[in-house]
Amino acid sequence: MTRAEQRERTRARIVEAAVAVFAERGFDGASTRLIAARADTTQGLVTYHFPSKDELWRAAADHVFGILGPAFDDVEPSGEARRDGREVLRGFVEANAAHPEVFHFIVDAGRNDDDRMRWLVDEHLAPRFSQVLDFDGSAGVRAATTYYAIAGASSLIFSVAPECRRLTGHDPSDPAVIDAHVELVLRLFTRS
Amino acid sequence: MTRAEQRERTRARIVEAAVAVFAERGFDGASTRLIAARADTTQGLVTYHFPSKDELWRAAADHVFGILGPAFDDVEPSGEARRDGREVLRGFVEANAAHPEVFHFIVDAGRNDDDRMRWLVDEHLAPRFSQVLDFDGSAGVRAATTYYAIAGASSLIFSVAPECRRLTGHDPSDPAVIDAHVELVLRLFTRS
DNA sequence: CGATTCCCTTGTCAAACGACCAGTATCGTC
DNA sequence: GACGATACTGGTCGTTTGACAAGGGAATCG
Repeated sequence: MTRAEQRERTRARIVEAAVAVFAERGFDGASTRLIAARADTTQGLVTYHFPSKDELWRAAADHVFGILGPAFDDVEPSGEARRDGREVLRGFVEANAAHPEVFHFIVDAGRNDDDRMRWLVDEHLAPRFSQVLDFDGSAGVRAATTYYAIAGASSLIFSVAPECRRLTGHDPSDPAVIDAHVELVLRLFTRS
Repeated sequence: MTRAEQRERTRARIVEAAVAVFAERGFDGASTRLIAARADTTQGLVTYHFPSKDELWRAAADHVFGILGPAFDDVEPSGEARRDGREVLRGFVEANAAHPEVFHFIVDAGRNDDDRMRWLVDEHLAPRFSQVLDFDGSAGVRAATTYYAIAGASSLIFSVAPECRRLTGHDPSDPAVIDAHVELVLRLFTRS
């Protein structure tokens, strides 16, 4: 195995472990040693590839948004669907079901006015949100409220899966539950 | 000031600080020293009144659910409003706007299958959720998905207020934004 | 083929953590 | 008014944290 291959493979393993642990425990609760253990390496190697915990967090955020990005891109709060709004919305909900980590990154970073929040907004959220804004650049209140209503309604159930199982007896990873939630969100946010 | 008064006053100050810090930083990120500083006391006093961090967290959770409880109680996902469903839903959204901490407690605890999640479900969530279940006790998938759709759509924008401000330019604590979100949620979840 | 780069391991550092405890001063009780 | 209970202070304990540094050993290059 070549040098570059080895490097990329190891970094990818660490980033994937970081995504999982950051989503489970939040930034402060995720120790670099736990991430290393999850990636089957040592803590020293983590700080070798990612000199600081913040840098590792940003790499993890890049990774999850890279996965969910395509589904996120074409959500259309304004109502006039660019293409088939129903299909786009369905894809968005299903992507949230498959990758609930994104929601955790957004909620964890978004609640504090710090560098991580600003970085996440500027780097990942703003570019995509700006697509759904009016052309004059002024984001109407309606666009904002609709955006967060869609995001919250689509993601929450998958992001608190353990709680949902205990509270309702249903498993959000069950395809039947996913389908039901997709249909509900579609019914809510599309003029039937 | 009497002994009991002093005790209750101090405990209340600590609990309120704990609610704020737990909501901001999550369980792991909230240090007892920061909570103490926020409550204008010392760390020793915190561990005197609350022997363990878990116990303090539970006291903080009791406090926030005590505040939001009444509004939470009568949300009616099933559709047939027990009383005026629109007014109940409006109160629920406004309560979330006034106390976004509740959502953070739910999301932080609900994502892991640990003791805190189980305690929160059994102590606060299940009693209230059971009110909205069918009488035979079997929670339909529809009830579960509707419950989480309402909770997510109602709360997210207020829980990531700093992010919303930077992303959309609108402040979720602005009464106009709150009103707009209330109207949106009402339009979504009530058969107009 | 020798020299060098660099991925990785191991061990260590100060700082911060939750928990604990002895001591103090004030309130309540008899 | 003396004595016991208790809210509170200050300091310390072992552990865990993120960051760092020295060394090894295999891939890369001249």
